This record gives sequence, structure tokens and C-alpha cells, in this order.
Amino acid sequence: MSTIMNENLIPITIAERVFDSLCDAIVVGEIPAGSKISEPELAKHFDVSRASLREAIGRLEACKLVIRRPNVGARVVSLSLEELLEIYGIREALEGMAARLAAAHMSDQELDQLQSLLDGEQQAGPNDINHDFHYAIVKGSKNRRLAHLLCDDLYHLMRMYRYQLGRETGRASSASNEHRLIMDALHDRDGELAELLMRRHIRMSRQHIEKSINK
Amino acid sequence: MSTIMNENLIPITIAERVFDSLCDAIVVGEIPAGSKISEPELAKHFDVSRASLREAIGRLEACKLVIRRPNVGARVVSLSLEELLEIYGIREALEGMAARLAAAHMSDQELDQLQSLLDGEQQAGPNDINHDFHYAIVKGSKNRRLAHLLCDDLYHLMRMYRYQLGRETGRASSASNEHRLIMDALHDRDGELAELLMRRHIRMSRQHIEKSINK
DNA sequence: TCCTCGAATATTGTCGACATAATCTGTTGA
DNA sequence: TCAACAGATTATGTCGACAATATTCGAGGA
Repeated sequence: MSTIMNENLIPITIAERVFDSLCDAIVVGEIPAGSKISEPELAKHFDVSRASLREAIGRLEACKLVIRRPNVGARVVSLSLEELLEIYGIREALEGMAARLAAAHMSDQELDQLQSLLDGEQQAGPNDINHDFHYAIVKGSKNRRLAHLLCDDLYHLMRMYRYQLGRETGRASSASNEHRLIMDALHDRDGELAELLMRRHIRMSRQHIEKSINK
Repeated sequence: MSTIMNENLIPITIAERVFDSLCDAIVVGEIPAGSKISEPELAKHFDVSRASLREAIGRLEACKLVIRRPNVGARVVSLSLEELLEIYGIREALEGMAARLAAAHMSDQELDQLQSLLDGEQQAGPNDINHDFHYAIVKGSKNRRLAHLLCDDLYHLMRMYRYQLGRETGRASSASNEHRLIMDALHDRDGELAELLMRRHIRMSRQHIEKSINK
């Protein structure tokens, strides 16, 4: 869980284990947004030393889940609609780029896998398959730094917003349709169209959230 | 120096000071790319404890200047043309977006400041003014997360490549012209054009580097 | 009653030391 | 001569304790 890209499945060090736990707790809201992170308290809770805990907090800071101020401490990031929309803007630019590159660089085998992922979408429900689709494309761009940016740096923050703000209610079917259009463009190796469709897809999600909150 | 966005000019903690020193040393190449970071050695060199040094290394890892492996240690990132081109691709997407937003969100005053920065460009030479132009636009996008991404996370890495690989020889004048075109688009509040010009500008820089290395 | 200031408390930053894992070195055997 | 193994050495991960800073609480005065 520590990252998506690294196939580093098992947490080796104590700090990694604590990071995973804290990351999940923050994403789910078990540790509320905006609340303070107490080092002594959490160190006791996990039964580890403060050094290990501080290491974990440092990684939380790296993926923007907490904000640290010198001599003051760490605070869970505060969620706001503004920032969520900012993130969607960035995703639109980056995932659009990823789709364009994926059309050129994904192997036929990868395309087939993505297709079957898409075919199983209806029955499985929008668990995380929705986002596996996105990550498959990002990975298919073959741009490693882009993948790190989206799948390591921004991933947990996006997950946090999804859990705590928007539920994307009633958008599953239309999103699924949009996925299919993107898939077709990838099959046709039409990068320009794939980018356009991906950008529109993310823009739609963004507008959906914007409306559902403004009501 | 620790970040561009934070006006946190003075390093408060020892770890911050060490981070600044190490960051510069790595960017300039004083600590060679690909070389190992020895905690005991550097701790002795800076006359600080390993705890402070490890904190600094953690931040270097966050801005991708070093790569850490559990129980093995940290290594300065290895430079490659591939990765440099990947970064240029990301910059094209993100700074293009920034230019579009800047056309909408920059104040008239900010535009005037940017204009005067541009007018002083010839005599001052391409020290870092070239990049101040870019950062002024990124900042002018008023998208804080985008600014953090470009000015905190990617900044040092780009600086490292600039120092150690490409010198952008002989591109100052044409780059300056491209800057002026972007400036005009911003004045006209033409976001679409500003994005197009910024993307082309970065693409030209990229191609210039690509050619100068392939010769 | 409210604000200001200062002592008391708690938290963070830093340190040195120990435990564990990786690396290096020298030896043995084929 | 080279490869593989074992011991020695070094480095990293982790810990508890101390120092410096921030926060809290209470007393005093306007």
C-alpha cells in the first residue's frame, strides 16, 4: 500500500509499516482532516519509538497528507473544494498527456488486458476498478516520472478526497461509457483523440463534484 | 533556498540547513550523480547527529534528488537523457496549463512586473531570469498545488539537469523572443494562445537539448 | 470582566548508543 | 585461478534521553 508503482508489497521497516497505517487512517478520516498529529501519543499507540514515527510522518508530508511546521508539529491536511478542483485540473493535464502517450506506447497485450478490465466493470461495481483503468493508462504511458507523480505523489490525496468529500453518485454508468470511448481511441492508436477524451472525462467528473456540492 | 514557494527564507532547524547544503551540493554535482550517500561520513562532515542528517536525506528523497533502499542506503539520482525528456514532457503539460490559468488570473500589476522582468532580460543575461519568467507565470496561475508541484517538487531536479547536462547554448535570444510572445498573449488575456505558445516554447527547449546531445 | 504577562507543562528537535542487516575480506575447496 | 562460504566490519534502523521551543494555565493589573 505504500506506493502503487513500487511492487514493494511488504513493509520492510517499522517506519514503513507505521506510514501505511497512518496513511490509511488519514485517508479514511479515522484521523480527522485538520487535526494535529501528536508524536508521543502515536508513538505509544503503535508501540514504536518517536524516531520511527517521525520517519513515517516525513513520508506523509512528502505525499502531502500532512503539513509540518518547524517546532510546532504536523497537522493533517485540511480538505477544501478549491484544492480538490485544483487537483482535478492537474489530473486533466497529466492524465490527458498519459492517454496520448499510452496510445503510442501500450503493447497490444496491455490493451487487451485493459479491455477485459473494462468488460468486467459492470458486474464488479465501481470499487476501485474505475481507478485501475486510469492507472493502467498512466502506467501505459511508459513515462516513469509521470507515473510516479500521479500514482505515488497524488494518489493518496485523491483517495482521501474521494473518501471524505465526494461519492461520485450516479456517475458510474456515464463514466463507464467515457472509459469505452477512450479505450476505442487507444485501440485505434489515436493519441490526439485519447487525450481529448481523457481530458473531457476528468472535466466531467470535476463538474459533477462541483455541482453535487454546490447543489 | 529550501523551496521557492515558501517565503521561509531562514532555515530554522539543523535538518533544514543540512538539506539546503546537500541540495546545492547535489545540484551542482559536487556530490556526483549516482554516488552513495554515507550517513556517518556526512554527519561528521556537517558536525551534526545522524538523526538530523537522516531528516535531511528524507527531504532529498521527497524532491527526488536521492533514492533510498531499505537497509541499504541513499544514492544520488542518476541522470539520463530519457528522464530529462520525460520531465520536459511533464513541464510542457503543466506549464502550458499554468500559462492558460495565468492569462485569466494574473493581476494587471503582476503583468507589469513580468513585463519589466522581460525588458531587463537582455542586459542581465540568462542567469536565472529565464526561469523567474516561468515561475512568475506558474505563480500567476493561482493554482497553489500546481505551483508546489513545479516549484518545490520538480524545481531542484530540473536545476540539477541544467547544471550537469545541458547549457542551453545559443538559445537565449530565441527563447527571449518566445517569452515575449507569451507575454503578449497574457496581456491580451488569451489563455488558449498563451498555453499553445508556452507548450511550444518548452518543446523547443527540449528539442534543442535533444539535438545538442545527439549532435 | 478582560487583557497581559510569566511560570509550568508538553512537544518537538537533536543527540549518542545499541540491534540488525548488508557489505567487505580472507580462507578454503574444487 | 576462480567460486563459495564464514567471519569481520561497516552502515542502517531503532531506541531512550536531553535541550530548546511552543503551548497552556494561572496570577496580577487595568
